[in-house]
Amino acid sequence: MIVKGARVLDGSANAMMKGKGTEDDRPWQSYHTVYTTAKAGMELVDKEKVQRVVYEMSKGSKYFQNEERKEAFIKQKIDNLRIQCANLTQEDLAHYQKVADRRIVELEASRDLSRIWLHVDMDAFYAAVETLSNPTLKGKPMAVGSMSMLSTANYEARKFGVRAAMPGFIARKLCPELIFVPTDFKKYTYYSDLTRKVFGRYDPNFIAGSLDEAYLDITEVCRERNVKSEEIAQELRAGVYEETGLTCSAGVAPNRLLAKVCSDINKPNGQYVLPNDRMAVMTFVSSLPIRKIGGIGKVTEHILKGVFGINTCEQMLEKSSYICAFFSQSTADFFCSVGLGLGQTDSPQVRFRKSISSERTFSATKDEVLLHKKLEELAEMLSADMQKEGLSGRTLTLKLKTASFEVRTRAVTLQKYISSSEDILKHAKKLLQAELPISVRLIGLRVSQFNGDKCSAKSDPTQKTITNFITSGDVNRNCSSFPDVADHDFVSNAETDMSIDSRQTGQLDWRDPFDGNYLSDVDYQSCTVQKSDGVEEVQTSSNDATSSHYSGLTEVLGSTSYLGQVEGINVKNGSNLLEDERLDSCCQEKTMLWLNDYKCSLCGIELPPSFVEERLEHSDFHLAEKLQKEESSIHQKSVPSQSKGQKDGVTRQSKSKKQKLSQKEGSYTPIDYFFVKK
DNA sequence: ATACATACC
DNA sequence: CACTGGTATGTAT
Repeated sequence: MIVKGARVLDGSANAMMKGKGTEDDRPWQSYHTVYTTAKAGMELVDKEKVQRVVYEMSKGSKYFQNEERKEAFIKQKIDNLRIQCANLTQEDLAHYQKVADRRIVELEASRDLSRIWLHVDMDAFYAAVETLSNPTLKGKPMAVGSMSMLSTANYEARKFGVRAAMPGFIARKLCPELIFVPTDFKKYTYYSDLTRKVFGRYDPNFIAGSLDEAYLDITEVCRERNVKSEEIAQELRAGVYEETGLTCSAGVAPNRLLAKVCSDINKPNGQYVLPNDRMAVMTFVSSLPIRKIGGIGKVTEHILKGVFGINTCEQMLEKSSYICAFFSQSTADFFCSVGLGLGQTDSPQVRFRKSISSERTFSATKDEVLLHKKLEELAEMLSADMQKEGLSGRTLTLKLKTASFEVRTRAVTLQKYISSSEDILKHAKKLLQAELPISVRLIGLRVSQFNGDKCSAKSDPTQKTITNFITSGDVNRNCSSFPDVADHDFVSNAETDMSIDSRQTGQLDWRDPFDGNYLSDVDYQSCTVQKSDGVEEVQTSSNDATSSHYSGLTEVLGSTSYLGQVEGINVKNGSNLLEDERLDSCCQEKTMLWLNDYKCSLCGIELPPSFVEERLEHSDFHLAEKLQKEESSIHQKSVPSQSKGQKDGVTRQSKSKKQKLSQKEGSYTPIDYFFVKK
């Protein structure tokens, strides 16, 4: 099942060389945008021509230059990873092979074929709705959106290569006859509600994604009525058409991740059923391109293909040793589960919105009066949206996109919760002020850390998950259940308020319940529960806060700490567990640093024994970190004003050190590990 | 906690 | 002329 070793690299190397040769002759081939990937209804499109037009229209623009910059980073990342790949010894590979095989067995054991999931996706939704209200559009190429951006295009337009997320002016070049229709969310929401009434007949707890898609657990309907899933899908689609006059496509599969893939197969106005059978699933994923999987986008596809030669889901398993060597456990778990065709099967708990934001693009300016005005308008829009939902939060994030398309975010977390436009503006101004002078083309404001968000332990579903996990000790179940729903609601309207609260949807994700997030939640909880003066301390006194509601935080942390050493969870968890004693002893005895020959006992990072220099540097890093901590704790409290300078100095040193490490080391988690910042 | 990046529609 | 907007989440510091 598992392919070992060096062959892999040879293959990719050849592919790379070939790609390079053609690049000079046909430069457009290297310019990849999200909308040049084929979508349903675009099979007959002359992709070469589309790419050329897109390239010609973009070439030289500020946007294009920024894309080139990003592409260059990714290329470098890939190159570095390939070098690291080549540096792995046979012993390293054997080790990671074992790790991978064990994970795959565990993931396989978690497979659940008992549920039947249906994913329903409206066909060219916005465009179809607009055609309903204006039938003269029927049969003509048409797109919803503006000259700067399209939301969707109908199938006639797609024949020309016109696609959602494509700028309108490029679309017009591809299809001069293209009719532009402005977006009208009220209309889409109205029709969306009609479709959801139909969905509710089959699963009252269906998960609404955006306006045009939903996940239904049809296990019960199939059983109660003794009908095949195929017939349910057929009937549901007919029902939607009856109620709305709109067509949709459906996918049926044992889990949500696969159901989503399936709904795309016979689009438009079609359906595909993948039976609840292990062999059927394995066959299905064996040839499935990884890009079809929700959560694997342009960048991840490039990396997996460029570094490991992975194109299909099956190859995720074939290259699992490399995957386990180079990615965090949660990421590796996700990739491996993709190879196994696993996905979420549970009926999701209720989740709440975590942030609310508002942003606007305008012609780039550095006029501070103008920028201030934009900021004021945003603060008012955001505040209005927040009042509508009764939200207030304590973290405010300012987002800026410079004239050169570089994105910056600046955030503050406040003592008190804010929601008024005055409060928002007051703090937003300060954030903006610090960035001036600057020429920007977009400003955005986001508020998060809501009042009553994570504070109330009872209503927090993740809390329950952790508790269940700890008490049951069931590792597999938790590790293998990935939220696979793409959640997006690019509407900010009142109509969907209910659905925001009731829908589930995690997003992509290669995250499992016990990587950093969950622990952060616990930590955070202990902080906020007892925050009274805004002085938040993470410490053992948090027991007081948690013991009241359940068995106690120490138990959670204790268990985690155990797992942290045994399983190596991830760097972040490991560093949470840092203790000076351990640090001391480990720095004194470097031989003790590497557990099992691979794992750093301090942070959990894995580094093969053959990476001698890297290991030394890694030890130095911990030493530097320790020194930095000591420095800042000495200076911070006694002389606050000086401590900042001191701390900055130390931070900078340590940062450059880490960057150096980043380029050479890189055994473990990060996709971005070799990402060299300028 | 903050910054940045990726992903989804 | 000219490349969105809203939300979630992963990774690193």
